[in-house]
Amino acid sequence: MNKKIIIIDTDRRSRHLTEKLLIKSNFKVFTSNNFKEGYNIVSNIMPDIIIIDPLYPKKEGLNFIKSVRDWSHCPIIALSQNGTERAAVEIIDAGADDFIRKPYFSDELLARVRKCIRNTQLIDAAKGSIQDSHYSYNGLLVKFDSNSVFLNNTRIHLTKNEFKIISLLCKNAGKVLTYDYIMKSIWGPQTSNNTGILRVNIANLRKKLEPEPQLEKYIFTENGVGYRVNESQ
Amino acid sequence: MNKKIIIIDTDRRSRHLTEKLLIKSNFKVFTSNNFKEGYNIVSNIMPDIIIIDPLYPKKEGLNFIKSVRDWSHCPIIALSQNGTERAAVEIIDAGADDFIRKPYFSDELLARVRKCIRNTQLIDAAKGSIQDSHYSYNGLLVKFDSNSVFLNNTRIHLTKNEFKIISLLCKNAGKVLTYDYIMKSIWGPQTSNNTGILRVNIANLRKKLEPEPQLEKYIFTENGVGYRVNESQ
DNA sequence: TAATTTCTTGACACTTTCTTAACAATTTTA
DNA sequence: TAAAATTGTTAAGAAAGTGTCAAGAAATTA
Repeated sequence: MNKKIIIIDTDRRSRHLTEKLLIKSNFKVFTSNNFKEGYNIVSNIMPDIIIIDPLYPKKEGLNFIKSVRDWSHCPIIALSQNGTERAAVEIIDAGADDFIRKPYFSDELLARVRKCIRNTQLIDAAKGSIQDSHYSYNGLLVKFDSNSVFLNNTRIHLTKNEFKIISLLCKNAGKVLTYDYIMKSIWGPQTSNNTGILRVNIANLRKKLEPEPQLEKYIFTENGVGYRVNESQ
Repeated sequence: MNKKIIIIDTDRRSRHLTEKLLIKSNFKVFTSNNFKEGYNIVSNIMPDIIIIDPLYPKKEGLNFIKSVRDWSHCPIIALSQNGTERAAVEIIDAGADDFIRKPYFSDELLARVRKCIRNTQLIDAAKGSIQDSHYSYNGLLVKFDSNSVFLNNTRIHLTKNEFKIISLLCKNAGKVLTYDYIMKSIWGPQTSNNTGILRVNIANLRKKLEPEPQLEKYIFTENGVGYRVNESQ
């Protein structure tokens, strides 16, 4: 599975240059020319790396980095023409993993990207989460990579958020995930603490996955705490 | 506790410059002017960060990095005057976490050091999170982080407060926790001193965990004092 | 642009949990 | 041993939490 990278850069030429380089290196590349859209894409696709020019306008770029850092450890590489010491310090302290001055060397950028991937793998290994590619329990099969869910070998259509929620639960099978944790993971860190929308999503998931009441249960409610699925078989 | 940094650089002036900077920033600094000695120091003191100029002689510096990487994830920051793309790629691919060109900006170096420390902490946290700490005694298993309780491998459903109480007892296994202490821990410091509600909760817990009277006891009453569980096995 | 799907919100019914009080059982004290 | 204090048990109403539905907003697709 190719790694997903998103490039967020207001400068069209620079964006395209980086995009070409990464496509040639077999990454699945997404791009955006503004922070707001970029943030939305990030929270949707959960990229493996973020490459961003946080310069124009700088303040917003720094805020972007901080916002992402609130809820994700996804590596962030900052590119910028403003090579001042001050800029570098601000960007790195905001939470970026690396800061590279423009114009950059192609191969060096790629090496630094590789380094970030190494790092992520290190963290995953430390977690012990030899990230399974799928979850399976009594007829329910969730394939994380291909965004697909099967019930007794029949494909079930889930909406984007439904899939995110079931994936999150399945990736933490056996653990009770708190409402707050789920909410923040799906809707970002500054979501309201009204769990109504989560309840609706769980209800819809259950309708799709547990059509016959009392037949098979996949999603369990731990009252006052959160939701849970059984460990994968 | 101050972080330990080792600086390995054959160039005396450069070494001293970096040393001064880091001492001023409250690191515990070690230095060496050659890779062999540096390697010995590293394996002895287990520094938190390694700063190295792998340039002279280049090949050896790369080997140093690779050797350390064989057995340690200690962050390595490479400094060098040879700012070529080729050098950068070789150094980073050898296993360095960062590559900074000389002459460097002091504050930027410090920011990158901070970033490395953040990273280490992240990995440590990940390592810790997998060790879902738990209490286990004669068939009773309490997993603190995943909000789960098992009795002879069967999941037992507890309410939020029941789980809080049993967790508190298990985290202090062997010790008698006073009624007052438990009350304040669960219901906050300004709760009434009527222990009725605690007694009800303990009774409910016992019903769930000790269904057969006289069969197995988990929660012990120390009359006049409080409750206790046996030490974890 | 219209049609369709998905998202989000609020209202409300239903379920679970919390809390209190009364009383029974046990332990401690005198 | 009897009285007093402490602890355990039960039941019921109150409070809080959860599931469900429907309608409009927003996003996506045709």
